[in-house]
Parts: sequence; C-alpha cells; structure tokens
Amino acid sequence: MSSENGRSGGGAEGAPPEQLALIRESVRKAEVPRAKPRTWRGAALAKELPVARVLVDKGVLHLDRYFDYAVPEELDAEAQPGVRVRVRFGAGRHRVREGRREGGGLIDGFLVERLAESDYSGPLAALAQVVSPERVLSEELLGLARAVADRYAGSLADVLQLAVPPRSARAEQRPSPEALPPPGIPEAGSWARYERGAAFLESLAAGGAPRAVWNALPGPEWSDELARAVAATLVSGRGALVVLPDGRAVARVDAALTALLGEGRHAVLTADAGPEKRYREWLAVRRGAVRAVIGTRAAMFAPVQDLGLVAIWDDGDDSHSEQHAPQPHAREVLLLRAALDKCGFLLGSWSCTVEAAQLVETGWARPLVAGREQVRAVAPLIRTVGDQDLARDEAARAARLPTLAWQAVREGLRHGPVLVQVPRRGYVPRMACANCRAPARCRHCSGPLEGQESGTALRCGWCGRDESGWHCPECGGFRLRAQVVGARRTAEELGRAFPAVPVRTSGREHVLDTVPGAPALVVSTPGAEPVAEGGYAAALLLDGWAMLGRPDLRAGEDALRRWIAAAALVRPQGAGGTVVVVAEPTLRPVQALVRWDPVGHAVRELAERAELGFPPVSRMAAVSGTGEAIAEFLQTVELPGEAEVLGPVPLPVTTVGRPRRVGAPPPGEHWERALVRVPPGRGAALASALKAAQAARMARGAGEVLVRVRIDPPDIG
DNA sequence: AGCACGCCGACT
DNA sequence: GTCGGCGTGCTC
Repeated sequence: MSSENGRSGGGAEGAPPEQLALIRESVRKAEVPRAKPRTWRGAALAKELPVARVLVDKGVLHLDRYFDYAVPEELDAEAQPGVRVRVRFGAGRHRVREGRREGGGLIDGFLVERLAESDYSGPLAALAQVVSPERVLSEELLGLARAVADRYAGSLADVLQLAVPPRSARAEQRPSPEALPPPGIPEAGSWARYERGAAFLESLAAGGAPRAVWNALPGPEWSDELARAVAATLVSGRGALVVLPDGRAVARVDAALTALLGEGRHAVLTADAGPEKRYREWLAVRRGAVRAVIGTRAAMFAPVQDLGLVAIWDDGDDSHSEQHAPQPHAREVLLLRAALDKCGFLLGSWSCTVEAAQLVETGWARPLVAGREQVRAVAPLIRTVGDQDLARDEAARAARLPTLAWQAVREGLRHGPVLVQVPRRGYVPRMACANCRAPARCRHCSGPLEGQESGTALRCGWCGRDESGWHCPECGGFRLRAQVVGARRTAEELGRAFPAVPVRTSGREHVLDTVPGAPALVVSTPGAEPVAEGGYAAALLLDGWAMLGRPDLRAGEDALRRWIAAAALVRPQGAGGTVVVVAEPTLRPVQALVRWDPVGHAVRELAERAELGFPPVSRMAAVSGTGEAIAEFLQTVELPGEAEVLGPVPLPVTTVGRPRRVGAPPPGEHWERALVRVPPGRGAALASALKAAQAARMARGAGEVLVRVRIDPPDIG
C-alpha cells in the first residue's frame, strides 16, 4: 500500500525518518480485530473502499498523523486520493443526540488514501464534504512534504500549507491550456564555455539524471544557460523546475525562456501574483498542462509532473530560506526532490556555498566549471586596499577613501557607470582580534565570543563559558575590538567629489533593475545592484572588513558572495573592468576574490567546518524558550548518543517596535537558546528525537509556551 | 487547543 | 442523592 511512499536514503542522510508514535500505534492496534467501517448513524457507505484516510489540517505535532473516516455513498465518486475534504474533528465521546453526532467543528484536510478497512477500533465518523474534486495532493507531493517535515522536525500539515496554495474556486473552473509537445533540441549556447556543459545538456535531453554544482562565469549569460537546461529536459518529455532568489532573477530567466521556447511552455510561480492567478498557474502545472516552472522559493514544491530536473540559482542568498515553519531551505528541499524523484539536479551560482562544496566533496554531484582561461577572459581586475595602504595614505584618510579607490572611480567614470557597494546597516557588533581581525572564538566549542556592554568579560555565545585569557590563535594578538559598521557616508562624499556625475541609489526600499551605460555613480546595498548596460566600468566595494567582522559562520562566504555578485556585473579585465575592494588582502575571502576562486574558498571552509564540528558537516538544531522550558525539554528528549548540547545561553531581549525576526522571543521576555549538534549522518535521528519530544510535550503540557525547535539555525554565530 | 469524562467534597 | 471542582486524556 502507498504508506510505503518511497523514502529516499538520499541526500546526506541514510536513515529512514521514522514516526515512532505511528509505529507503536499500529503495533498495538494490530492485536485488535479490525473495525468495520460503521458509523453511528449507519448511513449508506461507499461499496468499494469505504474508508478514507485523512490528513487533518492542524499544524499541531501530536495531531501529525492520519485519521480514518467513513465515505458516504454520495461522496464515493469525488472522494479520491488527493482531494481537499472537510471533516468533523474534535473531542467528545460518541455523543449521540437527536440522531446526530456532535463534537468538534468542521475542519479542512486532505484525503490521502482510500482503504477497505480501518485499523481504528471505534466507529468512524463520515466525511462531511469533499471541497472540490480537484486532486491537488499527489502521491509525490505528499512524499516530498513528509520528507521535508522529517528533515526539519516539523509537522506534515505545516509543510502542506507551504506546498499547496489556498483554493480559489474560480481558478478551478477554468480549463488549463493544452499541453505542448516537447520542443526540439536546443543548441548548447554559452554552455560550451564549461568543460562538461554540453554533456550535461545532452544527458538531460536523453532522459538522464545528472547532478551538478555549477560555478557560473561572471556576466549576464547565466539566465540563458538555465533556460537551456530547462529546454533540454523538456526534450526528454519530462518537466523541469527552477528556483530563484528574487523577482528580478525570475524576470531574467522568464525572458530567457520566452526567447528560447516562446510563450506557453513555462509557468511563473511567484508570491506577488494574486491568489487566484497563483492558484491558476499552479493548477496548470499540477494538471500537466505546463511542464516547466520557474519561481521564487514557494515554487520549490511546485507539482511538476514527471520531474526531470530541479535547479536552484544562488543558493547562498538567504531569501531561499522559507520564513514559515518549519523553515525549510529551497536547496535542501530540491535535494530531497532529486533523491525521491531520481531526477537531475543543478545548483548554480557565481559564488559557492560550503553546502554546494559538500555536494561535490561527497561525490553526490559533479562540478560544472569553466577552465581558468575562460575565467580570466571574463573576470574584471581585482585590486585591494588594506590597512597598511590606508596608513601610508594619510591624505586620503581624511576623505575616508584611499587613493587607489579614487583613481579607479575617476578612470571608470570616463568609460561608463561605476558601482559602489555599501553594506546594509544592522550587523551585530561582536568581538574580533584588534590586530588581524579574525573573529574571536571560544576555545572549548569554537562558538563566537561576545563582549559585555561595558566590562572586559568575554563570554561564548554558544556554550556560555566565560573567557578571560583570550589570545588570537591566528596572530597571537591579545587585544580585542568591537566590530562596528559605519558606512553610507562614504558614498555621499563620493557623490560630492564628482559633482558632474549623476548619482543613483539602489537599496531595500527602491531597487533599480538596470542602469544605462552612460557614466554615473550607482550606489547600492548588497543584493540590490542594478545590471548596467554593457557592464560597469568599475566597482568599489567598501567597508569589507565590516562584512567580514561578523563572527557569523558565513561571514567570509557571505562577503565573498556579495563581492562576486557585484564584480560579476563589471566588464572583463580586457575591456578595462576594475574592482577595488577595501579589505585586508591577507584575508582568505579577499584572496579568493582576487583569484576569482569561490570554489576553492568553499572547499577550504568546508574542511575547517569538518574539523571544528560545524554545519553542514555536523548538523545542528536550536532549542529556544525560557530557561525552565528548555531544561525540561532537554530532560525529556531522547537524543541520539552522539549528540552534544551546547549552552543554553540567554538570547537578547526583543524590544517592542522593532520588526521581530522569525523565531525570536516575544518582546520583553527573557529567552535562552541551546544548540544541539550531531555528527554527520545523524541528522535524521536528531530531527526525529526532537519531533517526538515536542509531540509528547504538547500532548501533556496543554500547549502552553513551549520551546521552539529550529533545524539548521541560520545565525549560529 | 477544546471538550468530555470522572472521581472527590458541599448543598437544595 | 446530586451538583460541580478541575485533573486527565482523546480527538477517526
């Protein structure tokens, strides 16, 4: 029966995610004679398969299992697996009064399966209603949702809320367009620049399932290259899915696909379309009328039929993290899909995350890279300005801008637009070596050291140990400095320095898509850089040390990714393209930028993470709540033997008014956070233990203020 | 969460 | 006897 549902041993985890409660349940029930599907009312039931297994749509963990209902004869035809239903659900013995069974109200659910008999021993209530005959929840999507719920210690209902859009009756009425036959084989195009580019497309077109981590060359070709990978998959008669970090990237791939294949072959799933249009597009995909899908992260669940390829662009962008529980990351969801559906996988980026490097390192995916001569041909010239240059550069220091930067901007403005990247505000100041600026880390668990407001006391942000005799393991220094970000002013000063040149800004509130090729200063925060017609003549990357100073695990990777994202918009070195980065040239991410070697950087980071017991080599979970709640929770949970608990340590108290991060404590409350880490391969065991403990607690503690569990916490210092 | 069941003390 | 306190457990 379909309860098997093809669990992958895939991805990094081998162990099948288990639902202990369910297993125990079925063992116990197996001794009891199976109930005939009788209802208290004895209404006429469906003659075949009169039992409907229903997933009740309540995001509560201890309800994260199926309930059986009887199928009345009149609903027999419509009550097919995958439809939305409404059922009575609530407490109460079978209170039979006036021939009517009362109790809980009507709630929504999905019909998962039709069965001949139930393993529930009591009498079954009847399905109240089939909301619509549209079978929105396919077996594949259910299997994926379950795998995601297991991976993230979340509930199936929560994941389904992310995966299946709300119904719009009007959208269901309309017929979807006719499906088009597969297109002709596309040319390899600029994929020819990559050593195995053409072979990758050929494999997709031939029905293969190649898996690649693609380090894209700088420049605008990436969107067309993604479109060609999609087209190649369509050739094989299969579908393709591409997840992109934001609306601008979606628009570019949309344009590339339309140019390559014309209209009508692909759907665009983004949040900013209205609910009805969104559901209409989604239905066209579900019904098989459209075989290719592009979109932002919600599209990661798109029910593409006969999936041949899943792809993600720029997996280091944090908008790939879902904001809603259980906060799955698009890359991880696509990894699960590739394993479950045995389809092709393509992770592309100008830069490279450690997770991407790990996929290559473990042999799960192959690198799709260009040779060094290709890189040299398209990358700009990178120059650095470090502290020593600044010190020597007394005149420029007054203006907060080194001479080299002045020269690069002045020269660039003679030939075209110049990009100035300034960091966003809001980085948390933490402690670093005053000499070499390496983040200060705990000698016991390698967590980040945090300075107290006034005093000299240092404490680890993970395990809470006090640190008195700190010295820098990199350079031997023993003085610390707080990393403070001061930015933006520099850009304004720049504008004043070149009064004849227009200054345009692009940032959070107002993001520019493109700028013309004429000379202009374009000031932008990371991620909001407009594309310049013909490429920027130069780029200036300011306050690099501030980006690097955060003791966040990803500080180096993030800084490099942002620099590369800006530098990839600059003309090749041969065409005069120059990038000046104000950061210490000895630092690893700066060197990686100079050599244009993001993959090498990620590989080294990965090795270091393995050594220190960091994710993604180890897997971590964060448990947050009041100190009491955490202590009680940690006593209950049966962690895998190898698990290691760090902390708990107090979390900063949220102040009222400021926008609150997801998962942060309610304003004014004193919360703490513990981290749990397990060695490679034990992630599934950790998630399942945490989920079981949550479920047990909920059932007991009347669902009061509990702890929050977050797998892969993004901000672990 | 709800909501009913049940096993204990004070009351028309 | 029976009304109702809330402690405990279930929801097909």
